[in-house]
Parts: sequence; C-alpha cells; structure tokens
Amino acid sequence: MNNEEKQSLSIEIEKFKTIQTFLSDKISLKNGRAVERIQFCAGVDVAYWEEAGVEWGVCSIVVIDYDTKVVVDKTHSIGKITVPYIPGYLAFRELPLVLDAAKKLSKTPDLYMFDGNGYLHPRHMGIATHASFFLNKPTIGIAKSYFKIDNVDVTIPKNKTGSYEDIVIGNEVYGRVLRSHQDVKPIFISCGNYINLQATTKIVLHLINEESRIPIPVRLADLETKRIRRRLVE
DNA sequence: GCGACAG
DNA sequence: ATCTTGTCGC
Repeated sequence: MNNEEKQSLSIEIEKFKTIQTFLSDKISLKNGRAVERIQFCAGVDVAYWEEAGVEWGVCSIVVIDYDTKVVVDKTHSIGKITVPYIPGYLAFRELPLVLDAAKKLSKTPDLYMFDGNGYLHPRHMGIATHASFFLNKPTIGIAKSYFKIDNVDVTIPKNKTGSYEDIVIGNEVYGRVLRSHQDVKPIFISCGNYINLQATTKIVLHLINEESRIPIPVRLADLETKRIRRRLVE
C-alpha cells in the first residue's frame, strides 16, 4: 500500500468512525423483544478467498428452530470484498454480503447471532450491533478471541460449563467471558441490540452442544461458508 | 519505531 | 480471516 492509498484509507476510517458514533447513540439494550419468544434463530458467518488478486467472500446464514434446533432455512451470498480488515471496523467489510444474504431468507429470524462482537467494542458498535439497525431484529455477538479495549484485560472464568465473568470497562459492563464447555477456551459474548446481557447469556448457553464451543447457528454458518467456498475454488 | 489487532 | 502437518482424544 502506497502513501496515497494510506491517505485515502485513513479518510475512509474517519467516515466509518463518524457513522459508528452516530449509530451508537441509537442502541437500545433494554428493549425486551428478544426475551419474549424466540422461534427462529440465525447464525451468520463469512469466509474469504483470493482469485487473480481479487478478494472474494461468501456469507452464509443458517436459521434453526430455537427449541428443536433443526435447520429451517439457509441462504448465502457471494461477492467481491472491497474494504480491508481493520480492527474495530469489521462491519464495513462484511455487512454488504450479510444484508444481501439476509434478503434471500424465506423465514424471518427472531434473532441473529454474529461471529464477532456487538456492544463489546470501543464505540459499542461491533458488527452485531451495527447490523441490528439494518436487520431490525435483536442481535448477539459471539467472539472467539478478546478484542482488547482501553487496555483492560478480562478475568478468566472458572473452569466449569456456564461460568462467566463480566467484562467491565470504565464502570460499564461491555460483555461477558463465558465458559461454554469445561476444559475449553472461553468465548466472548455481548449484546448486539434490542436484547439484554442476561437474555444473551441464556440464549447462547441454550444453543451450545457438544460439537462446538460456539452456538449451533454460528457453527453451522461457519461450516456452510467453507463448504460453499470449497465448491467454488476446486 | 514497536506492538497489538473481533474476522 | 487464511495458510498448513502432525497429533491427541473421543
């Protein structure tokens, strides 16, 4: 990347930051829509590959029934990726494909779970929260590693399934470190929007099975995304 | 300049 | 995220 490209990228980042700040004022974590009743729960993930110097991505959305955990719908969308990965600005990179895939769903999810953060973000605008304003549904963020904010470290929860520790930054709870399985690295969950942290924790734990430390819908979307890529690349 | 850095 | 070999364990 040359200096001119670096310059235009930093201008883009400033615009991204402005958008995040604008949206973050509209977060409503006290809205109870999610805790009332969930039937359809969606998992979202994106995989990437490169072809002739062009970066491509595929977004998969897998919808399961909350009680039976049976897959009831799934869609995907494929497209060129134009925005680079910049920590803190993941939504601007992945959201176009996500929204494209969401449009194709025949069942309307009551909740979306994302691979990444939600409220647990420097401006409370991780991809899960950002996406909620376009999907108009409750969202949850599921991260497999900790995105450090203000140099605050997390407390490691006890080695027991369901144990968690709040992630507190400046007297505010941003999210939770959750042990989804004993003897397995914990995950980092946070509200996206239109849902509170208590409901978020309950839903995440409900959708964990023996196969994975992340919730079923996100895991299925991850598998799906790689299956589609393999079909395209080979 | 160096290290850190969701996916 | 992706690139990768072997390896440990159910």
